[in-house]
Amino acid sequence: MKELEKKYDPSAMEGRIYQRWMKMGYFHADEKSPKKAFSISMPPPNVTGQLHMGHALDNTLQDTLCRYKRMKGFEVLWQPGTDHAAIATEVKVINKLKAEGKDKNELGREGFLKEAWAWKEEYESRIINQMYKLGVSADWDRLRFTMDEGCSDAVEHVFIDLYNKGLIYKGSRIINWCPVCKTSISDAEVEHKDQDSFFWHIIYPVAGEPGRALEIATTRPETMFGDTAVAVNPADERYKDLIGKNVILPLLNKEIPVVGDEHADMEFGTGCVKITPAHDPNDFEVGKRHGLEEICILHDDATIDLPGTKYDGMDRYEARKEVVKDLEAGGYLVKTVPHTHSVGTHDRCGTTVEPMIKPQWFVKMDRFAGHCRHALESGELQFVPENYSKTYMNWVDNIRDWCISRQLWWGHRIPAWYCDRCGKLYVGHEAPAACECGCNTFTQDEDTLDTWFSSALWPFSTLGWPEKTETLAKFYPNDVLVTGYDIIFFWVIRMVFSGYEQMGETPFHKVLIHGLVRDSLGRKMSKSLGNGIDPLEVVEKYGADALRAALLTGNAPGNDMRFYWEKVENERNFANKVWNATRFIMMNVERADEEAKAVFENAGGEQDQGTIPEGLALAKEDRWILSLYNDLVDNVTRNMDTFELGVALDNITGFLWNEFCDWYIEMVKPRLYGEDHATTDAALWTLKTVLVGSLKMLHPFMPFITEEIFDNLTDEESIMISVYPEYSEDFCFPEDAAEIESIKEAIRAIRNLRNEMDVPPSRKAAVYVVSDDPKARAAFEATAGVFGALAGASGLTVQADKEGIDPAAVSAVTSNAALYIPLNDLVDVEKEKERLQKEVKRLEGELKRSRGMLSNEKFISKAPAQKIEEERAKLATYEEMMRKVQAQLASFG
RNA sequence: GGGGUCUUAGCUCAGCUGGGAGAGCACCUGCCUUACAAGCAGGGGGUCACAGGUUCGAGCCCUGUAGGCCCCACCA
Repeated sequence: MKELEKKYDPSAMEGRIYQRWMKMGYFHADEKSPKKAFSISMPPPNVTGQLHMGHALDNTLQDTLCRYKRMKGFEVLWQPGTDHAAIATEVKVINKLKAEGKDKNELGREGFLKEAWAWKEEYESRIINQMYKLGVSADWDRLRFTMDEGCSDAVEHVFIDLYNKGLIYKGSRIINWCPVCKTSISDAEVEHKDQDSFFWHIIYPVAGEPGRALEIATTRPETMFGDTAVAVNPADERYKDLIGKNVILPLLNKEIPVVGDEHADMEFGTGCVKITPAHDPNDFEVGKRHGLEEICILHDDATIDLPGTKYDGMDRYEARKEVVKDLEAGGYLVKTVPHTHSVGTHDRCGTTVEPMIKPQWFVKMDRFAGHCRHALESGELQFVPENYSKTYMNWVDNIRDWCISRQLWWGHRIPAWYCDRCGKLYVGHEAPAACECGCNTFTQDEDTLDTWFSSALWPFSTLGWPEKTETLAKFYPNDVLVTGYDIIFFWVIRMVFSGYEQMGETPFHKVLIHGLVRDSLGRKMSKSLGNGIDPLEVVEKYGADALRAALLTGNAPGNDMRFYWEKVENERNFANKVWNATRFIMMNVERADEEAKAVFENAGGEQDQGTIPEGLALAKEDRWILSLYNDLVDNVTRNMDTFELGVALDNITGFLWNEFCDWYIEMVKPRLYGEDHATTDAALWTLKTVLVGSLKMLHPFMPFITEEIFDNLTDEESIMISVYPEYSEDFCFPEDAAEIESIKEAIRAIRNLRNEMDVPPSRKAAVYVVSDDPKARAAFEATAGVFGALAGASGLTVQADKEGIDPAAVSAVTSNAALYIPLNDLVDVEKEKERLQKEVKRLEGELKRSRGMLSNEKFISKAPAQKIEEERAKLATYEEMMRKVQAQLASFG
């Protein structure tokens, strides 16, 4: 056995331990292993920056599950990787280039991609290094990147497959356009935000009917140049006669038709709507219904495209002001009404998106929505907590076709080819040898795919698909996906339908949802607020173990949590506690005799886990702590299996700190320090057995400190590959457990009494225990030795009645005994009476409650017999306690 | 407009299938007791948002009310 450093210093050990795990290959998953598989795909972090607290939480959850499953005997694959994050990365690289005085377009596609790859290399290694620091036990040998060869191959494969099935199509439809990023984006990437603006009421004169005009209300006057109709509701008596006639578009003096369409809401505004098919999704639909012309009046950067007019080249907002001014000057503006409405913004850059008609690639969603529905309904996919399946279904039910093409360079280029002569489209890994028209040169589609197109394939593209690899067979589908609720739509749904479409089954069975890590004020951590906390800063100050535990403790699945330094500090203190408890044990082994040392040596060993060595004479408190430990194994295992990691950790912490350290170690001290070494071996054996088992359960949460201690305490190779504890019948001692709980109750009563009577800790006092229950007396006698250190007793006298005890002694009553402490010089009779009165009052309350229940006929007739029995037993105890307190009170006169 | 979720001790949160309200921090009192002051012992503090209902019994189940948060949605 080695020696533990005096001081717990996480920074001194964590790096060293992680290196050893790596060297030993413990993280590696073997696809040939006969063991049952357990697999998780890591949500690939974007290569745009560094890890934040959300990543720390996400990875801690996964790491904890993986470590647990490994110890439980599974062949665990935790598949790591990173994501190319198309738009986010492209924007960052562009900005970096700008700072260096370079320009994306000057560099050209190839030159730009070179820069982007360099960026990726730098940030990926940075991110992975951060994960090392957190203790992430992913299989780094299998590290993947969404744009590496294999993943790219999978992407092309799926694109071509879906195209051939008719599930991908190219079309000119109205899409969301970001004028800053200059690319289309999907509906999911549009974030709606309320904005204060105005309703401009504008007059469109009716052609050929002087004096008559339609008043329309719009929030976007500048788009009127693209108006190709005005719509009224066909049932609207006010305007129905105008349907089919023309109105004059102000400023342009152009005639456009009045159409009847349900889209016009009679109740809303004036009931007349200007129709701009090229710049509004609703109008686009109206236009389709009525065969209207689509006039695009915006450039890609959202400046006005109206050659020959003064508006040409103006920014959209500048143009808006100008248009309003001109309408007013021309007498067309009726009024301007303040109005709040929601506008779509690009979630990456915040720019107000512009609906535009562009030729883009789309994925049809009807069939895939069916896959998603089936996954849930069949039970093949389950959310934890379950209520997130509603969020999921909410998305599935409202899903629309997915725009997957992006006008970016950083990403998977669409495998589509156009004949240079006739323009015919071919989809395939490569351009065909020759076109039908005889031409043999082709140009590849310039666009790349939405980032989420590749992430959607992550659970199988990382396992070698489309090849039928052993890895794929062993580890697909994944068992669990761990992710935040904020990307259920972006990612989870898309993985689900991709899994069913390509693999024929769900990509994972359980989705463990976690919330956001907020700051101490409950705000989202963000760069703009500057309130983010770097996980590595926490690791440096308090250690990865403390950070991990702080992120998991007291948090239920799916709930947001707040980050507090105090929480981390508390976990570090806990680690320190465990550290010192170990030091205590090791110090006492040193001074033990050879025989005890030998017993200790073998305690908690792999072979003997859950058994007690023959001939070992366990004391009552040993059996008590073994019982509690055994229950702990049961509880923790159940909570781990149901993903209640926070509860499991609380169970372990509570046990180690409040029972093992605060009670058991204190109880056992006399046996270790004392002259009588007869029971030292049993004490040492129990200490080690319980500690080692608890450390194993703690290891998934706090991997470093548990490994360090385990390494010093045992001869085994590593706690990471040790066997997880199991509930053992041999450790069941319910009677001893109950007896020690009574002893604890008595000790607490004495401590409380001494405190209330202001007895200084330095003053020891004799304690008399009176009980008419022989078994209780036996228990007190058996544990008499612990009352000195734990209750400041100078001696413990156990007897059946009050015979010989100073009548003026202060007293306390427990559920199975009365305790007396003669403190003649210190006793203040009035104070003592007051104290006893208080106790009487408390017991009166209990008696009232208990008697009330038991006198309720309905309770007696309907409640389970066991509950009734329990209640009767309680009543009896309280009655007995009351008698004793009353008697004591009476003795004071 | 639709959907979700929350309201428990001064603060942040647990509370599993309904059976006597918990933790951490903070606060008060006393302790440097030879594992640990990053500690030990003791203590105060809650009509579980409100109103009904189901039940022998409700923090937990049902309905409604008030307030908070989140997501979705094409209100021109």
